[in-house]
Amino acid sequence: MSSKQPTIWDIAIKLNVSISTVSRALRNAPDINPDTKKAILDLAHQLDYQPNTIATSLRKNKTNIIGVMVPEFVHAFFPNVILGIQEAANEAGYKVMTMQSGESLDIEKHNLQAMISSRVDGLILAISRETDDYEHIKSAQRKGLPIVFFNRIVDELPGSKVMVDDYQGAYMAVEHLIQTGCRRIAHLAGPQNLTIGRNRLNGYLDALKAHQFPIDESLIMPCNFLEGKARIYTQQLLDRPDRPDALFAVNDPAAIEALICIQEHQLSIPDDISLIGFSNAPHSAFVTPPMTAVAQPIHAMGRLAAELLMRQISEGQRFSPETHVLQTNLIVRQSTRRLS
Amino acid sequence: MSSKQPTIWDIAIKLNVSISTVSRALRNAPDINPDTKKAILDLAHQLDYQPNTIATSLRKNKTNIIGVMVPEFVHAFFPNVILGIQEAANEAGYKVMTMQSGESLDIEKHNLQAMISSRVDGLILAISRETDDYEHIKSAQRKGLPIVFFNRIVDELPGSKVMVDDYQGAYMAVEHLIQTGCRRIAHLAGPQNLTIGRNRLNGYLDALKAHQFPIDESLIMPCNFLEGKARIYTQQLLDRPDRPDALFAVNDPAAIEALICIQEHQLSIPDDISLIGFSNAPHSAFVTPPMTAVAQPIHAMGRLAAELLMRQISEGQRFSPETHVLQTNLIVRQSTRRLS
DNA sequence: AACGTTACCGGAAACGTTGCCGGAAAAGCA
DNA sequence: TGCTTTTCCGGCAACGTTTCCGGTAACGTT
Repeated sequence: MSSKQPTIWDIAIKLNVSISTVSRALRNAPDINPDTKKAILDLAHQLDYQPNTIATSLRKNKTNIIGVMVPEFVHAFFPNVILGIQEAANEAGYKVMTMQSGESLDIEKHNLQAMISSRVDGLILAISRETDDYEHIKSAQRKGLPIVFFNRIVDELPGSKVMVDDYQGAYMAVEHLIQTGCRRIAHLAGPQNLTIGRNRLNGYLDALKAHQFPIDESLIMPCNFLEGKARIYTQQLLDRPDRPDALFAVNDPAAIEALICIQEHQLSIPDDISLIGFSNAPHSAFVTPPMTAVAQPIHAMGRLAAELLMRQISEGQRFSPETHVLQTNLIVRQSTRRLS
Repeated sequence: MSSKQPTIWDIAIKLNVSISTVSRALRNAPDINPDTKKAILDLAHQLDYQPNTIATSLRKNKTNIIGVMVPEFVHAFFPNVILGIQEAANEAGYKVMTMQSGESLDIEKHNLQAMISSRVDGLILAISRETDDYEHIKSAQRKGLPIVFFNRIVDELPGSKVMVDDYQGAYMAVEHLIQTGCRRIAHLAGPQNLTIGRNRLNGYLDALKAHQFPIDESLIMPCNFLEGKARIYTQQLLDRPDRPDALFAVNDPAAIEALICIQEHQLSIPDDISLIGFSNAPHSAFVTPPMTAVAQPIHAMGRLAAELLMRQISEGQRFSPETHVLQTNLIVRQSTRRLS
């Protein structure tokens, strides 16, 4: 900013009072004459005074900024979570600083440093796909940085966690496939170092077992959130003589890749192959055919994460981490067959 | 943050040098002995020292933060622009603080104040749908806040602008509809106070005129970026005896609403009605049928806006605002008929 | 009339940096 | 040897706030 903004000093000079008095007026403290207070507030308004939050942050050692770091920004899931975060944060007087790791551990480390350097009051974090070393995170926590994890959770890290019941969601999805007559159900799986990947796989496995279906390891494809992998593996599955009659995808991007691949093979959904996704976004409703999916309360996840973090910030040491597991529900659309 | 981070003070004490010296070492300035510099850097690394950017910002009167305010966050367009912004900004050592106006003028004003209070070095702004008074923006500019506008542009505001050639894009879209045999082309229009709305309408009108098509005012529906309006107006259009055989939508959300509405009426796209959108997102490819759309260089818009802003920040008064118009291109998919 | 209360206000330090200015020691030059 | 220059470093003010600690004047109480 080129021209200088007015400060409490300018106001003090003009009104012939001390800066202490101005400060008191501005954050309506006691010990001040209503008249002088009014004069100060009037002048402040007239000068369009905006407090310098940088100075306040330095003095109070609190920025009122919460950091958010997510792996990426292009698919609808994370922006929608951030929406919820921003809502809750803004209501409580916090601002939000967002960064992406780009699914890269190095960038994640670098961004974390930047966040600490910016003295964010706390951090909401979904770790990157390739993060398998947590020292940078632990180190930040040791310094006293409150962190709330969501979506991408690892058990060994302390801190509050917000997740959905991935196991239950996957179980429901696979059970629905079974009930609509599918016999060979493949899984486009996520990374196994993340609970999200493991739990969805386990839900898949247990649903099969519960219905006395054999487990075929070769139907479990390690897509691991890698772009393009789902397409390649779907291709492989479709080319097999014993090709599956259903696909359960670990998330929406994978499901959409599969969908495109299936359509390119001129196969019909759901008649030849049923497809079910774990929904990251409302727009799974708009593909063709509209996709059956496990829906997550995305917006609520964001709000909850922000609320947990802000509680931890204000309660400090008294706060003990909480893990919240939100429920999913199955939205049946037209990429799976009708219940007979 | 509960426990205190190490400061240059701690380092100075331990090494028995002054804070000035530490400061010099840390921002590798001249006038320092290589040995002492190394000792300082080593200790800094060992203590995991992170500079307090708050203090630096206060001292240097520069935050290295650029603010971004957009109307909303849920559709893919703005997140993708922000992606480009963040890329360019991070490369140049800037952090990004994002806010949404929620298409509300009041929130826009409030957020702008918060941005100024946070002393962002500059702002990238897409104004809200209902912003028809620009005093808050002008006032910020008068204070010396560099602002780059994108997507939602108004002529009367000074400052750099990044936009696409809306007129040309709309013209191409409508011409394509004409060439594929459509006779009655309706337009789901945007707000006329924004150039984006006006230019797309004008492109539509001029394309019709150029092909000697009559202008039917009743085919121009003022959806104005309002959620749900496109659906209602499409409904009205479809119920008319002289229903149109093509729809040109001002943006993707409107196009998708129209698409759903058309499908609910059991009409075929593109046989009964052609549909073409102004693309905000790659996922217009995934709807059914894949949508023909005017594509914008979304990512490049973000990068360009950020680069313009950063140039303005560093050049200060010497900088004179630039307006950049990026080209669109028509992506023909299956929501319009084949060229005969 | 002397004292204690209350109501209001100013001074000054502190938050963690940066950057100017000046000074001491070491090095170069005659 | 005596001088100037260079090299390196410390002191200190400043950025805009908040907050503690006192102080003054007016008021009320006996």
